[in-house]
Formats: sequence, C-alpha cells, structure tokens
Amino acid sequence: MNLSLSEQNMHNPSDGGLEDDKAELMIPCFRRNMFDEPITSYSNGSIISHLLRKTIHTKRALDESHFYLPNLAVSSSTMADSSQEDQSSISSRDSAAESASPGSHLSTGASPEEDRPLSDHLQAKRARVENIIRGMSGSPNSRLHGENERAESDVREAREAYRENKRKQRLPQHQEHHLTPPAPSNRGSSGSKDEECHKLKEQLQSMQRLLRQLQEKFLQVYNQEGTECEGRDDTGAENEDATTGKESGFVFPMSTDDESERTSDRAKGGLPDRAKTGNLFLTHQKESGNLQDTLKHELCKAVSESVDMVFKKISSTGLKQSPAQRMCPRPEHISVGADRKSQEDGNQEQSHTEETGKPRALEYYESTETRSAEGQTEALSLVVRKPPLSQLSSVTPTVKRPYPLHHSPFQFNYSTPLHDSQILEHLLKYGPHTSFGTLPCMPPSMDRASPDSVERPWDAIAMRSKVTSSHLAHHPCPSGLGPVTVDSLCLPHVKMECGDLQSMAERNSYMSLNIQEGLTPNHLKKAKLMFFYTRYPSSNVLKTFFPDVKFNRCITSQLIKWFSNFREFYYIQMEKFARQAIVDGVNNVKDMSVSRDSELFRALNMHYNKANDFQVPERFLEVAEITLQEFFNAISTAKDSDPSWKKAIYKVICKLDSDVPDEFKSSTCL
DNA sequence: ATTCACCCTG
DNA sequence: CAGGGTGAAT
Repeated sequence: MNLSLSEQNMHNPSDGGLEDDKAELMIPCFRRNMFDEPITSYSNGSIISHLLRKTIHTKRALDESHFYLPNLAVSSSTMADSSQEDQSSISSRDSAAESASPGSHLSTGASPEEDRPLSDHLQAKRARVENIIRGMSGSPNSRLHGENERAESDVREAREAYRENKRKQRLPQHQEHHLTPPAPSNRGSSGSKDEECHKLKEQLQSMQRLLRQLQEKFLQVYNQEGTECEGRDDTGAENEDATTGKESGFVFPMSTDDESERTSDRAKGGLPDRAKTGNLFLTHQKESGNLQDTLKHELCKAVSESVDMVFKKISSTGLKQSPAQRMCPRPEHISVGADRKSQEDGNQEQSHTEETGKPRALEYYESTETRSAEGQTEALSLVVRKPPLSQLSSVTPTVKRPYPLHHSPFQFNYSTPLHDSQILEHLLKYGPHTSFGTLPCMPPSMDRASPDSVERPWDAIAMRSKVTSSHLAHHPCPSGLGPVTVDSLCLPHVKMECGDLQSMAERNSYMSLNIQEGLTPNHLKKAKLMFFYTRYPSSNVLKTFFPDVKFNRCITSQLIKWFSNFREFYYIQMEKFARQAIVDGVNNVKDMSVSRDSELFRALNMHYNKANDFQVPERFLEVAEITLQEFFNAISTAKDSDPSWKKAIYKVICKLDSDVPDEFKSSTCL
C-alpha cells in the first residue's frame, strides 16, 4: 500500500496468528509515524482496541516496563537489519508485502522471525507499546530526542535502502502515497531539516495528547469500575484534568513554539472528549461493552481531529512565507510545502539532494532546460516513458502551463485529511506531478512553454484520443474547458505511471468530457472525405490539412493507419465488385464503369461519406473506375494467383491522387 | 533499427 | 477502426 505499511510488514513480520497482534501491530507503526508519517494508514478501530487493552496492561505492569526496555533497542536494530536484508534477500518478500492489502497482515507470514517464540514476540511488542506510553507520561523530550536520533538514523537507512530497492521494482507509486507524506529529507539544507524536525515534533505532540487523553478516560473508567484508584505514578494529574476539564496538569516538556496549536487542539478535540467522559462516569460496569464502543467512537474522533490539526499545522507552516515566496515557490518549497500534503511520494527528497550547492533559481531553470532537451531528443513512443524518478521534482515545473487562478493550489484545504477522491481529482486536474503549490506563479519563461515541454501532454492526449475518440461524439466538450484543462491533465504521467489511476480516470467521465484535442471524430470524418481526393496522403499533406492537430509520431501513425484502413476497404470493395462482374459474365473491361448510381459507389459513399453531405468529386469516380478495371483485368488474366498481385494495382492507383482542396485546410471546414 | 504498407483479426 | 504480425525499404 504505502511505505509505512510495507515497512510495517517488514519490520513486524511475525504478526501472524493472533487477533491481538493486529492491534498491537499498530503501535510500532504509531510510534514511527510520530517521527516521519502521519497516522493515516491504519484503522482507528484497531488502534483504539489496542489502546483500550494496553492501558489496562500499562496500569498493571507499569513498573515492569523497564524490564522490556532493551527490547526497544532490539526493535530498532531489527529495523536496520531488515533494511539491509531488504536489499538482497527480502526483495521477494518485499513485493509480497507490497501487494498485500493493509488488512492482510495475518497472511503475510513466511518470515524468518516468525519462528521466534510467540511469547517473546508478544513481549517485545508489548514492551515497545508500554515504553511509548511510559515515555509519553514521563519526559518525552529527553527520551524522544535520544531515541529520535537513533531511530531516525536507523529508519533513514532502512527507508533509503527500501526505496532504492523499490525504485528498481516499480516506479508508479503516486497513488500509494496519498495519505503518507514523504519522509523528511535528511540531506537537505539545515533549514528544511529543522522544519522537518519541527513538524515531527508537532505530530508527536499531537499523538502524545491523544494518548494522554485516552489514558485519562480509560483510567477514569477503570477507576470507576475498580475498587481503588491506584496511584498512577505517571499520570496522576490527569484524573483531575479529566474531571475538571482542565489540562493544566499537563505540561509537555517538549519545546514548542506554537502554543496556539495545543490550545486549539484542546478546544477541538479535548473538550468533547471530556464531555463524553462525564457520561462515561455514569456507565455501569456491566455496560463496559457499550463503554468501549463509546470510547472507540470518541477516540476515533480525537484521532482524526488530531490528524486534522497536524495537517493544518503543516499547511500553515508551509504558508509562513513572504507573499513573494509564496507566489514563486522554489523547487524545494514546492516539494516540501506541497508534495508533502499531496502525498505524492518521497520524491521531494531528490529535490534536496540535487545540486544543493547551486543557487535555487539557477537550479530551477537548469533542470527545466535539461528536461526540455531530453524531451526534444527523446523519440516519442506510443508508450510515453516516465522520466527517471529522481528527476520528477525538477520536471514538475516544466510540464505545466499556467493555470486559471481559481485552480490555485492553496485552495486545497489541508486541514482536512485528503481523501482518495480528492487526490484523484487533483491529479486529474493538475497532473500527478503537479505540486499543489506550483502553478499560479510560474516564471514567465515557463508560461510560454517550449514546444518540447508542451509536446508531452499532447502526446498523451493523442493517445487518449485513441481510447476515447469514439465517445467524444456523445460527450460534447463543454466550451469552457479548453486546451488548458486538457493540458492540465498531464496525461502522459497518468498513463504511464499509474495503471490504477489511469483505469480510474478512464471510468471517470471527467476525462472523456474534456479531451477534445488530438484526433476527434470530426478529424476522422474529414480524413474520410479527403480520401475522395487522396488515397495515399503524405505526412506533409496530413499535417497541412489537419492544422488543428498537434502532430507527433503517434498522431501521424494513427492518421496513416486511418488511410490504410480506408484503402483496405476501398480495395476490398473493388475486388469484390470486379469478381462479381466476372461471375456475372462481364467480358469487356469497358463494361466496368463507376457512376454515382452504381452499387460500388454507393458502398464507398456509405463508408466515407455516410451523411452524404459531401459532393464526391468526379475525379474519385474516375479513379474508382480505373481501380475496378485494374482488378477486373488482373482477375480476368488470373494474375490473382500471385500472392502479391494487388501490388501492381496499388502502384497504379497511388499515382492517381489529386490535390485536396484548400477548403480542407481549415479546421472548421466541417 | 526504424518506418511503412499490407494482411489478418476482433 | 485498431492492434498485431510480417516483410520490404530506408
């Protein structure tokens, strides 16, 4: 599914068997997400179930928890080991894990670690979880900074190795990162790194708040149910907070520069929970099932709200630039500020690693030029190749045209989690590589995009037209959605990278509604009429008479194929009527004539001029007659025994082309 | 190696 | 009408 899940599968490979494992599995993921990813890739229900159980355990076994501490280090090193293994032997498992759905943890066995005794395994996981909770109640700052560094470096290794491996295996991953922001760049500028750290801290804080609230609530209930209120060495103050509605007892040592976030988080997430908690106090012990459900529900809310806050926070930090900066984001801003939200994938990392020494503006244009040059020299193939992943972020600016202002990326509301449909919609509108924050401020030089950079979208449109052209007649294009929209689709990437996305797009009427470029049914009709004049049009003729078509190899081939098909039908009819005449006893070639009344002409006219709204030139009748006579002669003299007997006829006919009237040059002649 | 035309098929 | 296969021409 995504990196997080895949790694999750890798690093927790022994999650087979027990139902509990499924929930417990979430916690390592949860913890890791504090550092590098938002919590989006697991189900709330699982987490809540786990937390409900875990809180009890924590309470009872809290003082044991130090016993498990070493396991945390084991866990960390295990990740690193996995990452190394990843490059070699794990590849098969890797792909298996990738193909596995999030809910298929139970079936992803076949790992060496699965042989580990289950009790050990469970203990280890439990230890990790408990350590998290303990650390949350204790001094997150001290613990987190130490572990953060260690884990981050381990995770970094693992992730990079994993990515390296993954890049080789498959490039299209955009749809897999919708909800998973790219991992922080570790090699970027120190400024961006600080920014990353800051954001991670904020995420961590949110998570901590959530866990704390969870503990509060559950311990309240637990105390209510239990006979005594055990001294809660780590969260003692929380009881009061919960009952009084104040969280003053919680002071997160972690340094933060944004108190308002916490405040608003309380307002949004905390208070409703607490109101609910008040009700929970009335819940009887026998109704613990209902209580659990209620808790789950509330926790779902709290988690989602927390995620909202994190996203909102990140979004707002991304906008904390001067207006000028905002309007003209440098590439890394595009990546960091936008791609993370768009969840496209971790490519932004490359933008940091590339030519970090250069002035950004220079890098920006240089990369653009590089891409354009490549686009120029690269042969255009039917299957548009995806540019190397490492260059995607630098490509981004080149592909785009200026977009209408109402498409401003900042219109995108990041305070709410992005849903797949939103992502898809954005991808369809702006293209998968469009940073959500790029376009309204493209440099002027980008506006008048070089022919090469425009070529790619056209290529794809042409290809799309092959698929959708037959539908276009039934879906007249809204006039308001012109080439800009089509261009914005940036289909080459969609087509080549995301099979899934592409298929989704094909099912989306949005696509067929807005593609009016390339070869349309009208072009086909026009080509058919042109066939009355020329059976063998040169590519120059085609280009001359289809001025509204952006020609590339694909389009040209398609047009040539059209005329090939026309000829095919034409010659088939000729042969058929010639043979029929022979069968009918015609002996003289001169008896073979073609008039507007003849069956042959009606057949041809029906094929090329179905609407019969075009006056077929007389010359075509002559050519048709000549062709028919050629066939008649050939068949009469038994030349058709030669496998290539038709070629002589073709040779004659191809010389009979006449000029196409200039009226056909107008794209509006139809 | 590429392009094109033809042929066949669906 | 498009796609795939084939062979000739370049």
